[in-house]
This record gives sequence, structure tokens and C-alpha cells, in this order.
Amino acid sequence: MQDKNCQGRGQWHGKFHGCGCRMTAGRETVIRVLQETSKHLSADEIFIRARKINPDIGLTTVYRTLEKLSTMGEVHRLDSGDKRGRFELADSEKGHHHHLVCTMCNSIIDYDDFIDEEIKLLKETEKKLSQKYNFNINSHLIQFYGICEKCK
Amino acid sequence: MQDKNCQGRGQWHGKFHGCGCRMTAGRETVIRVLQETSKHLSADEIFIRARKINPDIGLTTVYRTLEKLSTMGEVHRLDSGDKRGRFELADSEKGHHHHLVCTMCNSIIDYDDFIDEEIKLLKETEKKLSQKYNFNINSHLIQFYGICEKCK
DNA sequence: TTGTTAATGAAAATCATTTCCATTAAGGAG
DNA sequence: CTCCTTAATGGAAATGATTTTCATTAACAA
Repeated sequence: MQDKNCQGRGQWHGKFHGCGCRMTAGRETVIRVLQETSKHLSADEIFIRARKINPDIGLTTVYRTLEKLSTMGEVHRLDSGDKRGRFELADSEKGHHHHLVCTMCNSIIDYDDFIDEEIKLLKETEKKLSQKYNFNINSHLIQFYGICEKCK
Repeated sequence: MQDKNCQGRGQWHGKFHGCGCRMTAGRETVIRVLQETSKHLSADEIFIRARKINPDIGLTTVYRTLEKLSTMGEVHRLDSGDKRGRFELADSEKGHHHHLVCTMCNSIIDYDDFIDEEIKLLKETEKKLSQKYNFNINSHLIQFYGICEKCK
């Protein structure tokens, strides 16, 4: 049995086909980079790491892949406050977590404490909102903003 | 007694002074534009409306004011998916609300249904997180992503 | 009223992201 | 396995939101 956090090429192949897209070397590389990090990388940082695996990949492909994965709900684009987008796999090895974002230095802390109750409430809320607004909810983003330990 | 959602110049004057800043005509104009809309405006849209109130204001000042208010926690910058930032007053006439964001058309729906329980849980979570991570929490952002009624 | 210095506007610079376009390759059909 | 359609690609150029620069103005404490 395959661990759900260690999805192989096959699973992704299926996901892309499900929306009329193809699985390619470039896409596989970007996904692998995202799977192998615990950080919130920018497109450029992803590109640099991707080049080490697959020297032929272009920055444009990285952007296009992130865009597509984002639309598919497989990747979250975070706005950390600096002007580059930052990306993380929706269903990463880190497991479900939310963010503390420092508005001084733009650092992001992942947390997964106290999260069980949150998730329960979110599930209920999702259900109610889906019905009321006739909106298909795929994912959510929860962030707390403030000043981190260092910046205080 | 003054309604808390209808803060006058004085209140803002105090807030700016509290962080060593000055209250100026430009800042007042930007705040007024934000107070008078129920939409999630981009910097450029805010600039256009601000010009109607105060024809001398520059786009640069709009950006700088939004940046400052954002750092102060008085304004939230939303990432709607298109590449411009969108802004809303943290404590607006709309009252506390969260967002449904359509990943197809980038539209944003405000909702304030079912929110009381959410807020209660958030308050508790904030308290716990503040302690554990020694992080001063000023505000939060909750968004659900999916496909809206129109795009289905 | 004055002095200090934060704030401003306009123009130029920056730089993340997107578009263009000729070329390549995924993967279904045969 | 080979062919064919067309999605995907890479590099260069374009785009456009945001930031920086710098000389000038104005907030406000003394």
C-alpha cells in the first residue's frame, strides 16, 4: 500500500488526465521539488532546484506548472508580503497546517497545533457555505498575521 | 457616541501617531475611499477614486499608504489570483467576514454566515498560538477556494 | 513661528509574471 | 510500434504592478 503523502508519478498522471492535460517531465520535476522541500519557495527558487534535476527546464514552464497546479487545487500560492508568490503543495508531507505570517519580516511559520478542532469546524462551515452559495469548495487558507518573536 | 465603524479623522490620527507617523491629507483620502466601498479594490482603482476626492494625490502615495496600513494591521491585502493586490479595511462597515475565492474567475464573495463559532474558535487558537510561538497576532485571514456558481 | 524630518509626486527603475512563436513530445488511434 | 493531433515547451521580448530616487512640501512638537 502506498503512503498517501508519497504519491508517485502514476497518481499525478491521473490527476492531469482528469482535466485533459498531459503528464510531462517538466511538471514531474516541479512536483518533485515541491515534495522535497518543507519551505515556501518562490517560483524562482523552484526553478533553480528544478534545474538541478532537469537542466533543460525553463522558468516559463515552472510558472505555467504552478499556475495549473494552483487551478487544480493541488498547490497553494501564498502572499507572504514581499512581492513574489510563494508556493506549497496542498497535500504535502507536512500534513495539514496553517500559517503565522510576520508583517515585519514576512517570515512564515507553519503550525499544526490545536488544529483538529479547527478542521472539524471548517468541514462543517464548508458544507454550509457550499450549499448556501452553490460554490464547490476545494481547499482553504488560514493565516494569522502579526509580529514574530524576532521582530518584537 | 461615535459608531466604531464610522471612525473619524481623530481616531486615525491617533493610530498613526501611535507608530510615529503623521496624519496627512493623502492618507485620509485613501482611508475614506476604503471606507466608502464594499468592493475589494486594487491600488489603481483606489487611486482613481482618491483623485476624485483629492486631485493632487499620487499613485505612489496610495501604494505607500496601503503598505503602511497593511503593516499596521488596518488593511488586508488579498491575493485574488490575478496579479494585482486587492485591499480592504480590516475593520470595515461590512463587519467581520471571510472570503470565498473562485479559482476560475478570481471573483471574491464575502460571507459572514456561520461566523460566530468560527470567531470563538479563532480567538482561542490565537491565544494558544501567541503563547506557544511568542507571536503577537493582530489579524487573520480565512479563505475558501473553489469554483463559483457561474463557473460551474 | 520655526525647525526637524516624515511624507509627497513624478519619473525612472525594478522585477515577477505573462505572452509570443517556432519547436518538441505526449499519448490516443490505427 | 508508428503516425498524428495538439498540448506543452523554452527563450526572448513584453507587460505591468510595485518600488525607488530625489528634490520639494507640510506635519506638528517645541
